Amino acid sequence: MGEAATGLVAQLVDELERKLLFGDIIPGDKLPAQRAMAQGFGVSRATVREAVFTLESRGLVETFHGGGSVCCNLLESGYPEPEVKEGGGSRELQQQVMEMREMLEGEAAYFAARRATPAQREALSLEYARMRERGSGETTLRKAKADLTFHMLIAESSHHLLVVSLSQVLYTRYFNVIYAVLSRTLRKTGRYPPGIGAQHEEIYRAVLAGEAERARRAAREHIAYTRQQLSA
Amino acid sequence: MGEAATGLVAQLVDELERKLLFGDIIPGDKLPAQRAMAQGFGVSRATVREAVFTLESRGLVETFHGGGSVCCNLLESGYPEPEVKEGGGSRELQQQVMEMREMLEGEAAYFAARRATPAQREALSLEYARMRERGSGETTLRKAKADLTFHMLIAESSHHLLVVSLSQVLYTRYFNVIYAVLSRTLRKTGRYPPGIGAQHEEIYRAVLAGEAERARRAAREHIAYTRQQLSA
DNA sequence: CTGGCGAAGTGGTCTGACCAAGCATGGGGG
DNA sequence: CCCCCATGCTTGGTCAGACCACTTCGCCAG
Repeated sequence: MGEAATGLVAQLVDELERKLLFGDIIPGDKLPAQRAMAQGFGVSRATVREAVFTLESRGLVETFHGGGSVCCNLLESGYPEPEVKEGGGSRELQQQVMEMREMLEGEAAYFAARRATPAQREALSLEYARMRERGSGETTLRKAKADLTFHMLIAESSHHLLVVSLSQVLYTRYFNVIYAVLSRTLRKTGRYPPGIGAQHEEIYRAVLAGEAERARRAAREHIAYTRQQLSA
Repeated sequence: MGEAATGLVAQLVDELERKLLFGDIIPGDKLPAQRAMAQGFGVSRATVREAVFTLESRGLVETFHGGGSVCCNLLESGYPEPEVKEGGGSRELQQQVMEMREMLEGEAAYFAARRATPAQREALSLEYARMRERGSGETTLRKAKADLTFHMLIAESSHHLLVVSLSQVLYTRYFNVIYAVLSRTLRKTGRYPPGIGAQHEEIYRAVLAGEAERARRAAREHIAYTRQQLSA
């Protein structure tokens, strides 16, 4: 391992991560006690704690007060109940991400309505039809992904490098935040919010009709609606 | 913050995250020293360290040994490197940057009108007065910088981490483009466009008056006007 | 067998100290 | 006059030991 990890914590993290990934410690197993690890590795407990915390923030382990740290099952996360605490960020961040989406998707729709190529219009139609077809019977995760695919298609149709760039950054880097918002809404209302379908249709129609202002308004309203569910 | 965070670290994290997202600390700013925070919050430095580390693992801050912790720009990486030479890029890029500004500064003004602190309102007044005072007799470069300073002040007053992040990226990375637009306008009309002053005043007044919708409209119109000069 | 209780073990936090790396300042050399 | 670097202050990194809060588990009384 040619690693030249700088810092004791980083070295410890590498060491433990290897053990975890290599299966010396399998999901459900408990990690050694912090005091034991400190002595074993010849470092202070504070260092061990930071290392364990790093692993926790990466989702590799879970720590219980008085109960030790346990290796996680990596596939269990992302299940229907993602337990928003780590995955979704603070309420405030969720709010800000949605505000950003509101402005961004409004502009994306605006430009898409004016500049989408025939091929892009067709792709959008296809995606919209597919989205509409399956409707329910999908996991929240798949719904969120389908939703972002739809909006990303519109962003791409804007033929606006900066809009596309920002969309990519937002949709990938903050996917878990967006997902958490949708997930939270679903858990509260019990089902897919009734307005969403109609809103998607309105955006879709406006873009295809080439009515830019209407598309912008529709897109903004769509996000505003979702955002509103959040604060309610 | 109606949070019922369990654990001192979690409380501290919430507190700091709030400050970051709300813009009390904007990208590029340094966080207080760990010792200072420990004293300020009445906790030990170990607790502060864990909290800072949490923020770091969420990508909100970056920590440097001996150099403090700084608030990150959430959108910096992942954005295209423009490689804009002195010329100011293609007409198309100029157009797109200005379109981005139109959307961004509209939202920035909107939020600034609602959330600017008294200190920020005063700073904005000062900057506006200074801007107005010198008027002519400045180089184009200084004018462009003053213009961006004015708009950056508004962005900072939005207390919106994502808006600030995007503004920073746009204003620094695409400064040459923005400069080229202004430069081109000046060369064509021979002087500072007549509408600009009044537009700045309108934005300024709307923000200070706390009229969010009006501020958004004014900011959008301002950029739209400049953009129009471009294509004419 | 059951229920409660307490000891032992674990993570959470505090304190204070020292080490290491950045940074500002000022003096010396060019 | 300017540039460079030595040095001291500031900042984060690590350490050691202590105490508190929570969980676990086994012992003992009922």
